[in-house]
Amino acid sequence: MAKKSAPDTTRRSEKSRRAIYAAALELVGEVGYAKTTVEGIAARAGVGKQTIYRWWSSKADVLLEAFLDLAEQTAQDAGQEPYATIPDTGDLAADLKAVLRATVDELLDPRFEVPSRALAAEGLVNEELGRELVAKLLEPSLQLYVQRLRSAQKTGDVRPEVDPRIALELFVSPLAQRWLQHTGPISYEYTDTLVDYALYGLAPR
Amino acid sequence: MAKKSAPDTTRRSEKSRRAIYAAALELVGEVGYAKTTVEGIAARAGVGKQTIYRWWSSKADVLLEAFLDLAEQTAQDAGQEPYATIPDTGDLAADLKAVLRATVDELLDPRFEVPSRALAAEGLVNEELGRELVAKLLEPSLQLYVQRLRSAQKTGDVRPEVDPRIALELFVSPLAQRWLQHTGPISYEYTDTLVDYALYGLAPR
Amino acid sequence: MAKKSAPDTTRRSEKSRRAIYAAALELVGEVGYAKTTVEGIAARAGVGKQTIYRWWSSKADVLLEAFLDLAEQTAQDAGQEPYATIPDTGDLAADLKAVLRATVDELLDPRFEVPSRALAAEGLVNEELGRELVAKLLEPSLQLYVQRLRSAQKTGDVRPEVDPRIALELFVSPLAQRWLQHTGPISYEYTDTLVDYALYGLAPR
Amino acid sequence: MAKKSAPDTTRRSEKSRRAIYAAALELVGEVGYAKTTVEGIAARAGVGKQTIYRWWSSKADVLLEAFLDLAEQTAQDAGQEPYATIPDTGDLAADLKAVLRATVDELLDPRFEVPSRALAAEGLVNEELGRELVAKLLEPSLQLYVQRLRSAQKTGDVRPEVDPRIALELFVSPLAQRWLQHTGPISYEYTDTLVDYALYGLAPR
DNA sequence: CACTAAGCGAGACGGTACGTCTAGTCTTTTT
DNA sequence: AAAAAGACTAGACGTACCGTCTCGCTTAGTG
Repeated sequence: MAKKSAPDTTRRSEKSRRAIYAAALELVGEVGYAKTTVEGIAARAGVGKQTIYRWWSSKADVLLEAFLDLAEQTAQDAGQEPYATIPDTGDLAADLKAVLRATVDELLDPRFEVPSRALAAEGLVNEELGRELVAKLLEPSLQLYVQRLRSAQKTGDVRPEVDPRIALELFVSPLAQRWLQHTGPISYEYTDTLVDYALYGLAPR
Repeated sequence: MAKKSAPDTTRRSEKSRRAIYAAALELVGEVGYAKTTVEGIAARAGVGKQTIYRWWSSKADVLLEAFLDLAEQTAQDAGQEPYATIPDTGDLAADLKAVLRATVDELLDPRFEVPSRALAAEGLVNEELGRELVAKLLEPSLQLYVQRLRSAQKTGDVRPEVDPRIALELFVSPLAQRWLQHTGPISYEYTDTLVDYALYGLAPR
Repeated sequence: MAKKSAPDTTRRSEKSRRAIYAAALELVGEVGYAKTTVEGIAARAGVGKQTIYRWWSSKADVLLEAFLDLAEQTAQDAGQEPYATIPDTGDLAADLKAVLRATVDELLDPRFEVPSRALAAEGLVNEELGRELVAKLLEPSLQLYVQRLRSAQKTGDVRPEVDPRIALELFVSPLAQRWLQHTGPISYEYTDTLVDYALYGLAPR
Repeated sequence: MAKKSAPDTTRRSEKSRRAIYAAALELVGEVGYAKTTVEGIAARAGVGKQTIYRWWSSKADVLLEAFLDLAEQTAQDAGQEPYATIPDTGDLAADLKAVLRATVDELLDPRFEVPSRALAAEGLVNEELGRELVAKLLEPSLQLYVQRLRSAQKTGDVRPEVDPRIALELFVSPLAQRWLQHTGPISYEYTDTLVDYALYGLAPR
C-alpha cells in the first residue's frame, strides 16, 4: 500500500551527489540563500529536479549536507582530524586562545561564511534544521571545550564548582554573536581579550 | 521625467498602516515568517497590495516596522519608558541580574518570540535589515550596559582597564545565543550564573 | 469562504487573449497538438501561464476557443456570414454539390486542417469537448442541410417520408470520414458522386 | 558498430506480453487513454518499463497490438472467423442490414468501445498509427462490402456504373461518424434506414 | 555442466511539462 | 492623489512521466 517506497541507496549516483553539493554551495555563494532555488541547483549540477527531491526534502536539507560534506572534505585535505580535542599544554588561557584564533580564521574564510550564515539563519526559523545544525555542527565543538575545562578543573586552573557547559559560553557566544549579527569586529585580539575576561573576571582581584 | 515620484506622506492612510502592522504580526505568529506573504498581509489587512509596496520595500521591512511599533506600544502601555537606564543600586551583580531577568521574561513572551526570531533570522542574511536591527534594537540596549559598567569602574567594582563594550558580551551573548539557536534552556538561574561567572571569572581567586 | 472567486471579465486583457489565440494556432500548426504545451503557448504569447489557467481549463479549451475565433474572423473577413443558408436554386443536386465543393475547399485549407483535426481527435476521447464541438461547430452546419432537404420535400424533389437528419449523413458523413481518417482522397468529383448516389440510390431505377 | 541490435524474438517472454496487453486494456478502460501511462502499464503488468520499450515504440503501439490481440481472441472464442465474407442470400438489403446490425452490437460492446475510440482518436493525429489502423482494421472490413456490392452488380441489384468503394460509404460512414463523434444515437432501426436510403435514394422513384 | 548472453523486474537518471503559488507591476475605479 | 481591487508577466514550486540507462537475476542454448 506504500505509495513511496524509500529509494535504493545502493544505486545512488555518486557523481550526481557531488555535482549537487558543488552547485548548491556555488549558488549560495553567488546569489545568496534566498535566491538559490532547487531548480537552479539542478540546472547547474546537470541533474533532474527529481534527483534532488528523491534524496533531500528541501533546499535547506541539501545545503546542510553540502556544507557538512564541505567541512569534512576540508578537514581531510588540511590536517587529518580537524580538532579531535583541544590541546592541553597546561596553560589553559593559551590553549583556549589558540583554538579561538583558529575559529576566527574559519569564520572569516569566505568559502564558509556565506553558506554557514545562510544555514544559521534558516536554522533560527526552521526548528528541525536548527536542531540538526546544533546537534551535528555546534554541540560537538562545544563538547571539546567542556572536556578542556573539566581537565582544567582537575589541575585547579578553574574553580571546581563552575559548570563547564555554561562557562564555555563566556568566550564562545560573544564571538558567535559578533559574527552572526555583525555586532562588532572579529580579531585575534578580541578573542584573546574574551578569554582573559572570562578566566579572571571583570571584578578586581 | 521621474516615473516614480515619492509618495506623499501627508495623504497616507493611518488606518491602513495600522491594519498592515496588525496583519503582519498576526500572520507571522500564526504561520511563521516564511509562509507569511505580502499578498496574505494585504488580504488580511483589507488593503491593496500596492499600498504595501508603496510604503515598504519588502516583507522584512514591513515586519521590522510592525515590530518596532509593537515594542513602542507595549512600552507605553506598561511603564512609561522601558529601560532608559539600568538601575544603579550600588550592587552591580544585583543590578545586572535584575535586568537580565527582565530580558528573560521578554524573550519568553510569545508575542515577541516569533516575530523577533524571524527578524533576527532575516537579519543574518539580509545585510541591510541586519544593520537596521542592530542599530535600532540591539545596540541601544547594549549601550545601557556600557553605561552601567562604566559607572561600576568609577566605584571600583570593575577593573578600570576592562573594555565595557566587550565585557557586556560575557553575559548578554550567551543568553542571546541560547535563545536564538536553542542551544540550551533559559532561566533566571542561568542568567544569574552568567553574571557571577563574568564578574568573578572562572579561575580561582 | 470561497477560495477561488471567479475572475473579473470586465478587466480581462484583450491583448493577451488575442496573443494566446494566435500563439495556440501557430504552435498547433507547427508542431502538432500533442507537442503543443500550455507553457509553450504562454511563452510565445508573451504571457504568464496563470493568465491562461485563469481563463481556460485546459489546452483543449484554449484551442477550441482559438479555433472558433479564427472561424469567426475568417467568416467576417471573407463574405459576411459564411453560409447562413444553403442556396436554393430549385436544383437540389446542384445546390448540394456546390456546398460540398466549398466544404472540400475548406477541409483542404491548411490553416484549418491541423487545428480542426486536433480538436476532432481530442473530442473523440474528451466527452465534454466533443459535445461542445458538435454543438458549436458541427450541428449548426448540419441543420442547414436539414432545412434545404425539407424545402426539397415541399417541392417534391425528396420523398416526403425521408428523415432529413439521417438523409444528410449519406453525403456528409462519407466526406467527413475520408477527411478525418484518411480513408480515401477528397475531391469535387467525389462529393459530386456522393450527391448523385444519395439522391438516386444504388439500386437501378 | 550497431548500438541497438534488434532484440531476439525467440527469447521473448510470452507471459509478459500477455500481462502487458491485459494491463493496457484494463487501464484504458478504467482511466481513459490520456491518463494511461507506460509506467502504469508496466506497474500493473508487473513488468519493467524497458520490457515495454524493447518491444513497442509507444503507448499507442502497445494499445494497437493489445486491441488487435483482443479482437482476435474474441473472434476465436465466439465463432471461428468473424466475417470472412458478408452473407449473400440474394437479398442485398437484408444482407447489409444483418451485417450492420452486428456492427452496431460490436460498437456498443463496452469492452471494445473505450480502446477503439482511443485508438481512433490517436489515429486522427498520429499519421503512422492512423494508416496502420485503417490498413489493419478498417479497410479489410470495407473490402467485404466491396465484394458484396460487386456481386450485387452481377445480379443486377446495383447499377453497374456505381463505384462500390464509394457506395459502401453511404451506409458505413454515417454509422461511423455517429459512433465516433456522438452526433446521434445508434440502433438497428437507424442502420436499416441507412441501407434503405442508400439503395433506393432520396429522390422519388 | 559450466559458461556465456540475452531477456527480465526494478528503479535511478536527465529531462519536460504540469498546474499552483507568490512576487512585484500595472490598470481601473472609488473615495 | 491615495487607496482597494485584482489582472498582469515572470518564474519557482513539488509532482508525474517520459524514454534511457544500469543493476542483479533468471533462463536458455553452446562449447
